[in-house]
Amino acid sequence: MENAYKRKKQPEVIRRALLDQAARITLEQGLSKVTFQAVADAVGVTKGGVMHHFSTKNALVLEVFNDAMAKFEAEVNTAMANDPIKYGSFTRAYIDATISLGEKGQAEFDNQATLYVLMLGDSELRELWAQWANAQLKKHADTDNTETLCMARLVADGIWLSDFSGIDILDKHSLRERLIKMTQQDFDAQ
Amino acid sequence: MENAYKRKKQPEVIRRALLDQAARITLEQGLSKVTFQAVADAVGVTKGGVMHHFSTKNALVLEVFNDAMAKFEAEVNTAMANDPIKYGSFTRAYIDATISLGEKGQAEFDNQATLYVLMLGDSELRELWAQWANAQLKKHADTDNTETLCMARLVADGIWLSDFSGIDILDKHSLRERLIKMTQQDFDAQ
DNA sequence: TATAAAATACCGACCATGTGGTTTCTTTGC
DNA sequence: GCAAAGAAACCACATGGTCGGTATTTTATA
Repeated sequence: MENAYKRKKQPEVIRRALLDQAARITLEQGLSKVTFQAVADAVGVTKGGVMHHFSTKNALVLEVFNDAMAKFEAEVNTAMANDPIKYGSFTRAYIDATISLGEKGQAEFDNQATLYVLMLGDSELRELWAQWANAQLKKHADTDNTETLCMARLVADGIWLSDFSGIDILDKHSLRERLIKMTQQDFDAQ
Repeated sequence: MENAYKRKKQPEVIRRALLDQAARITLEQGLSKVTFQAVADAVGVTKGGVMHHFSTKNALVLEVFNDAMAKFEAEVNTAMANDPIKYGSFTRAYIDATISLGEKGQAEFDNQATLYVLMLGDSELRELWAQWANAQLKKHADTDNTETLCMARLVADGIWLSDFSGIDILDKHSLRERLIKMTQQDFDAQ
């Protein structure tokens, strides 16, 4: 890192790296360890460099959170777009975006974990999350408003919680299938 | 508070107050705001006084966590003792200890929230929680090991999460009743 | 039971460190 | 040449932690 000044400047790349590393530190060491210095070190830049991109710590954390929220939203929207059935499509997308099966890689899980850890530790972010979530619920009220669908989403949240804290769950795949079945149109009827 | 020295000494009372206030600050302002000074001020004691009871910040937080975990455990055990049916008794107790209906007052909710917020923000506490939870699951494996019961507990966790973050839930009471029904012996059969 | 001694509860001043933030400067890229 | 990217040297301050002191409570002893 001797020629720090001479390194080719690529602000967008640095910015991404800062967000990613800040998210990683949040997950691995908790929000209190997310300092300008720590993030700077992780990316290979100085504190001043970080502050050029995010002028305050709150701004940095907020961006990390918004980033995670945007990723989650994108994943849900993609899944919904690929779902031929309308009824319960939001819930199905939510389930698959929330719980992590082994194959999918850690990326989405980490993203979800970042989202939840941040919001649970900060009332302001919690507020943002509630707003977004409630807006989504309203938006998909016509297709995803039954109690059974609500329950399915709650189970997904519960699975994430257990998973993240390291509690053993019987069979996640079987559970997921059961959830998906719950989102099928005539579940309540029978 | 002029004659602070002369005040009657009641270490147990002070200790309790310290734990309570630390828990409150954790919930209201986040773990980072739980400083010796803040806790001291909240209780009406000096920093040195706090450090007499809890020599390090980690020790303080750990005690807050253990305290919350003990309360949770006690609540679960009480509920189980009063349940005439064995099958699913742990799950029913878990459900009622986890989700807060309006009537019950904020106490249990706050306790649960303290537990979860602390553990989600600190990997060490998370480890402790996982150990306790897994031990409980093993302990009640004979009565509470079906997938349906597991799911019921997951819903309870999900409800807490939604509740805490301020997401609207359809009808918590109806949901709770449905959960309890899920814990009845022959649910899976039908 | 009286009292000396040891232990406890708590105070208050102090210190080292890390943090968020400011400022100034150099380098790069257009 | 000029604005943006980033370095580097600062600063004020809060925080966790140390230390020596003082009042109170408990224990030991006579």
